[in-house]
Amino acid sequence: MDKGWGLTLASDPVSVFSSNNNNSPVGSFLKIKRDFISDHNMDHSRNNNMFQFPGSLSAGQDEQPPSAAHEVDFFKERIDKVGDDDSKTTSVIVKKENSIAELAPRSTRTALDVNTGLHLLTANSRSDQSTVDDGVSSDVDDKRSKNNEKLAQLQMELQKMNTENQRLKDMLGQVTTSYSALQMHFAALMQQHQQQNHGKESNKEQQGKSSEEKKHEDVVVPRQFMDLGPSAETDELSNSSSDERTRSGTPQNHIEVASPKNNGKLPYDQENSSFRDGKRIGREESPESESQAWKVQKTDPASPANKAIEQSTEATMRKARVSVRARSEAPMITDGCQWRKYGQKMAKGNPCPRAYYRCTMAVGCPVRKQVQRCAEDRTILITTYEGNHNHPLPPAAMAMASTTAAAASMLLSGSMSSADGIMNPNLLARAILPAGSSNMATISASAPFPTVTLDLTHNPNPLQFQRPPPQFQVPFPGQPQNFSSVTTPQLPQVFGQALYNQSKFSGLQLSQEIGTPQLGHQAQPHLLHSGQQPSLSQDTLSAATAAITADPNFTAALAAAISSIIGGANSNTTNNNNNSNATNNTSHRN
DNA sequence: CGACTTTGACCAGCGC
DNA sequence: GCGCTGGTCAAAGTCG
Repeated sequence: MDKGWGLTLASDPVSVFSSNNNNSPVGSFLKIKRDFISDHNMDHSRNNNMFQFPGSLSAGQDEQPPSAAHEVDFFKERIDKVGDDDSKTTSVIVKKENSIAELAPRSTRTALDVNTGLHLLTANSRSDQSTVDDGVSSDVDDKRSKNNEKLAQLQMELQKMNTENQRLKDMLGQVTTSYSALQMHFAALMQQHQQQNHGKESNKEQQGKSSEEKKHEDVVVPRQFMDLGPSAETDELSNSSSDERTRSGTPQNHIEVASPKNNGKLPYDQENSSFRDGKRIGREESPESESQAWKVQKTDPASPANKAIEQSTEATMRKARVSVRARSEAPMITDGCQWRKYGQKMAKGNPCPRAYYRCTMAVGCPVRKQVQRCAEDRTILITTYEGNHNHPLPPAAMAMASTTAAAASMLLSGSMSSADGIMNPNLLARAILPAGSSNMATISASAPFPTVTLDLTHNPNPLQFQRPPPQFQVPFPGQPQNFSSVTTPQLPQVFGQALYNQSKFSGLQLSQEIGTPQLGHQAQPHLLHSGQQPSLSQDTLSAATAAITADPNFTAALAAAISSIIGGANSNTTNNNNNSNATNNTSHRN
């Protein structure tokens, strides 16, 4: 029964989404899910004799609309099958019940079918019982026990399917949420794009443009569409085969969109001008761990443009870093991802060793992090994230990623703007963290890598840190948390909402300021929630502040979450900076 | 037995 | 060129 729900839910959104946007990653995700479900059913039918499903779930005898039909047909046909089998030997009543079920209004079919199925078996046993009453042989007993077995198995399967359905429902909920977020983001981007074009055209008319600005604009336009490509957010939702989508889709978009506009010049310019340490980049590209994902993406491996994009993206992703300082007795922050330690070094000026971790959730994921205790105060754990996930994330990490998307884009816009000399980078600090805590975030541009440091050791309520948690946990749905009883259900929402509102702002900034073909491959997806006007909701900010001050664990979790995402956006920031450097250098050379 | 950690070796960048 | 340092590799060890 519940499996039917899963099927229904999984199939309907597909059609809806697909009709809205054939290229929607969500749509493809759902397709994948549907396939998965189908496969899953097939497995059931293969493995369980009790479930000899019809060849196709949708190939019912009576053609029914997708909605709820699967559920009904699913069992009806199965029951029919059982009924047919049984009817060959015994029951007439069974057929009668089936026919009743078929005649029943569609709206009441669900319950009817299920009950019918169960009655079907009871009817059999009842009829058997009547024969037993007549004093018939052990054959009948065998039959009855067989039927009982069948019934028990059926019930077990029902239970299984209940569980499965619940899981699918959850998955669908996530997909739906992300889809609407994507839609909103898309709308916002389109709107922004139009406004931007309009503004720039008027600017052109008024004062004309430098060639550099024109270049900038050239890139901005395609980038917005790249935002719509396969996103990490949707990838994160899809736990299956989304890597392939990401690899095959986004880089192509980059090429297709960027190359014509720049006549293939931009990638070369970037390659030649934006990397002061080209040697290092070359090294970074070669290791299999980082380049695998990108290698697969190549449509034309020999293309220098592809290579350039590849290199630049990788390099910049590796350069940008987000550092989180938080008090913790735990050796590492639990941020929803899987990490594998690949090294440990004694760093200069710190008696505590620095541990190097690599994301192991996907082969070739470039994300790495360093964990080190503060030399001055060893209760402070410094976690530095670097790179961008190129794979789906588990629900916990996914929720974290989506809810911290705003922070990422905040970093992006703030840093980027500061690079452009337009906006004070402190805006980022103010934006990432709720009101009154802007002193917690700092951006370091002087470091070898652009680094954002979130200092969460200055907790608004430091006393609460006297009982540090055994290990930081990022509180998200799908990851049971031991939060304070009052705020537990609300926290993720508050958190997400606050960042959501912030992201509205940052997403638009993003579209305005940056022009990088590479952008949008991975961190863009995090900008899902950008939707409407760039205004921060004071209420949600206050709510987030309240939530954070209410629970220090949440503060730490926030730090971990933000840093995980910022790693990606920060990469884009660097990307952007590099691009602007590339533009500048190009203009200098020219 | 596979996944993960440890740890010494290696490499690259940088300053002198 | 040399040494220092940060970062990574990979073989060996450990664990479940």
